[in-house]
Amino acid sequence: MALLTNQLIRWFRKNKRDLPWRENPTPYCVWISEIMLQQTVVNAVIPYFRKWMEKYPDIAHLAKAKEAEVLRMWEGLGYYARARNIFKAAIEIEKKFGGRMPETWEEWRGLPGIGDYTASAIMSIAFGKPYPVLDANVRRVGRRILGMAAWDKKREKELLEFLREAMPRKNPGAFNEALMELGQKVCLPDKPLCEKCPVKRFCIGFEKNIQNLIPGKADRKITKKKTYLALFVSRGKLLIVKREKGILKDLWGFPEFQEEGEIASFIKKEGGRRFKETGKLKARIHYYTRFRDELIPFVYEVEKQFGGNAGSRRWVSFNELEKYPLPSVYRKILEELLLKTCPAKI
DNA sequence: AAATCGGGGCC
DNA sequence: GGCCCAGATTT
Repeated sequence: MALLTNQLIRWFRKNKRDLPWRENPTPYCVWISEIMLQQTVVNAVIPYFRKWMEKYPDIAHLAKAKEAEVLRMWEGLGYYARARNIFKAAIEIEKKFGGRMPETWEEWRGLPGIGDYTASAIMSIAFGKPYPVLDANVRRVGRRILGMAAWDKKREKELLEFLREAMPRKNPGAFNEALMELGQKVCLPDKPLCEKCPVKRFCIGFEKNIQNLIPGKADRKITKKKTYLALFVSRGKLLIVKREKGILKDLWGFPEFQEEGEIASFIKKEGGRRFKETGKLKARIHYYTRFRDELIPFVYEVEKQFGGNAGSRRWVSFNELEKYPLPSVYRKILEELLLKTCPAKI
């Protein structure tokens, strides 16, 4: 085994954290944890992973669940397509594989929500097969070790080849996890702790003192916008609408408007008779990707529960709202409304 | 190849 | 307040 690999594995054994998905790394557990960890920091994932495993300890439990319930379990983690894809994949595993977990890279790669990274992570960590992973950590660590200030497809292939060769046949999963953990704890994006690094003597970036130039800063512009939310209340019930497409597909929310003035005409158009605006809740700044969206909620008491109870539109009581998956910023707005209207319930 | 994810931790 | 993250999918 190459010295670099040796040092890295040794460091990992000494420094690895106790994480819930490391207790029992079955294909199912590794799969769920890897999806949760996509673009999400470890500490945010831990409680969700624990709750998930209590509710869905295996694929059979998951496949029998309802999508709304799965989304509700995911509420607060973001990137909800991940939850929809896990659920779709679970159904597919039940149908196509007869409930048996896939055992090859290609089988995993073919499931919804699983790309190259996740397929390789599952194969190496849960099955001990030599597939290198390339996530943001490994990319940064690898580029620094190889001194790759520039980055393109060709260099990506070179890095993967390097990783394939450095990977120990005996424990490829530990090698992958070690690189990721090194990236999180030592080889930081900003001001890496090179003096603590177990592989600094193999690192071209450190040798040339260019480690701070990698990966370089991302430039992104923030686009600002405003969204007006209407919380229509009528006889203890609130109007919620279901998103039919887009990233929030199958999640629920409040009617949204580009202008405040659109709200009253909406009520009239829908056949709502008498109504009054009864309060403004705190505006919320909601960041996502390159947007800064100011959400401005208004509360309207309406006499009639207009619009009926169509599939994508429902009047529900505050208790029932527990069962509906909402983006977490909406949940916070709801909590504020609840606090204002019926503090006794809290 | 580039944009798009409607979260949240952490500095 | 901005950056970044155990990426995948769509355009």
